[in-house]
Amino acid sequence: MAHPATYKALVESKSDRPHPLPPSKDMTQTLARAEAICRAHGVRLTRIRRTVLQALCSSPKPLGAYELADMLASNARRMAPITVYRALDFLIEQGLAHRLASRNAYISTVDSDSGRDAVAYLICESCGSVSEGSSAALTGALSDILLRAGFEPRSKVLEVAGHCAACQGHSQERH
Amino acid sequence: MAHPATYKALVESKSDRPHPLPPSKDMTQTLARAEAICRAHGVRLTRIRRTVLQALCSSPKPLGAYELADMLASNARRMAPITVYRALDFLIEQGLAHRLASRNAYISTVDSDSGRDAVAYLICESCGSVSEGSSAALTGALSDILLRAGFEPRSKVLEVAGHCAACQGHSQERH
DNA sequence: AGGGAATTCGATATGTCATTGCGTAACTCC
DNA sequence: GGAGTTACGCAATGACATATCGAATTCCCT
Repeated sequence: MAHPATYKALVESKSDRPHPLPPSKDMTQTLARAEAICRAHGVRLTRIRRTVLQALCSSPKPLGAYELADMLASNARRMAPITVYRALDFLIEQGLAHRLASRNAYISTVDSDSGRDAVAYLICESCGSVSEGSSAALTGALSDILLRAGFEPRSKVLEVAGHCAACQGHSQERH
Repeated sequence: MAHPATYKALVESKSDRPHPLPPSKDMTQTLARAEAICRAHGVRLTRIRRTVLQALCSSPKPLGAYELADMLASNARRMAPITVYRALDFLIEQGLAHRLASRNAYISTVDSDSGRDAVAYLICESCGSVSEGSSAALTGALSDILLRAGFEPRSKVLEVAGHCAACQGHSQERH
């Protein structure tokens, strides 16, 4: 009984062959939130989708689709790329994940706030970590530019690559 | 003698097999500027690089690397991808071209000003055109975020996809 | 001019990311 | 419990990018 009853319901489904990546402490909370969001949207957080989301949440750095497929593979059984992409598309549509266009990689956004502000993703090239930054000023400046150009935005990509505070000074970390 | 003598010197080199895409009016100016920039940087704008840049300048929309290879192909003779990518890398390093990460496509930036401001690229999903937008406010807001995060930026990706002023109302253009 | 170093380019292969098409299984709703 | 919708499996292919290695070109210096 490591987890409350609700957890079991969340993580296991009828046709479950067990998957790797046993969730950590607050993973439970995160998944619960994701589940709630999906329920609110009237869509289903299936086993595959949940597993992919869990992998994204567990990773300290963005993951590629094939990387996800590898991570979630269990004994000679690996997801087809299309399966991963479908799960990712779903998660992105529900606002649970985000695609980093400059990296072809994906991160969880379950735990990010961001409201309706434009969000800039800060990608550290040393440690691989990604943090988010936003401000009313940024949102305002951007929408001002769009307004002046008469441009109707659909999706925004704001990504900055560089070195995070913790990695300052390191010329370049090998990975 | 459709062009001044300087033009010949720019566009033709010793070992020139002629390439397609005869330059338009102000293309001459643009190429001259690119040439000047390269000279100032102490690097060479070779035939291949010039041809690729010319193609980018001539196109009203961003071009992919393979698209460029196709465009510049002459009778059953096509650039290898690596050749195009090398030219693109060069142009980008010299600030003559820009990669749109969200599109895997490339545009010329010879004719753009931008100074040292952060530049947002506005990509129209109807007509494919790309315009640039920048402001002191945007630059300030962004660097403010970076400063607060203690993040040392190396490259910035600011891209907005949507519909440009001319294409408002069109639900979706087929292409 | 001539020779050596550096840069640029050609050719082939391969790696990485993403999608298409089509058929089957599962779930939902009445 | 049957029809319609949604999700998944499978194989192939398309789209984008890089590795490697050797040949050709250009630069620079004497």
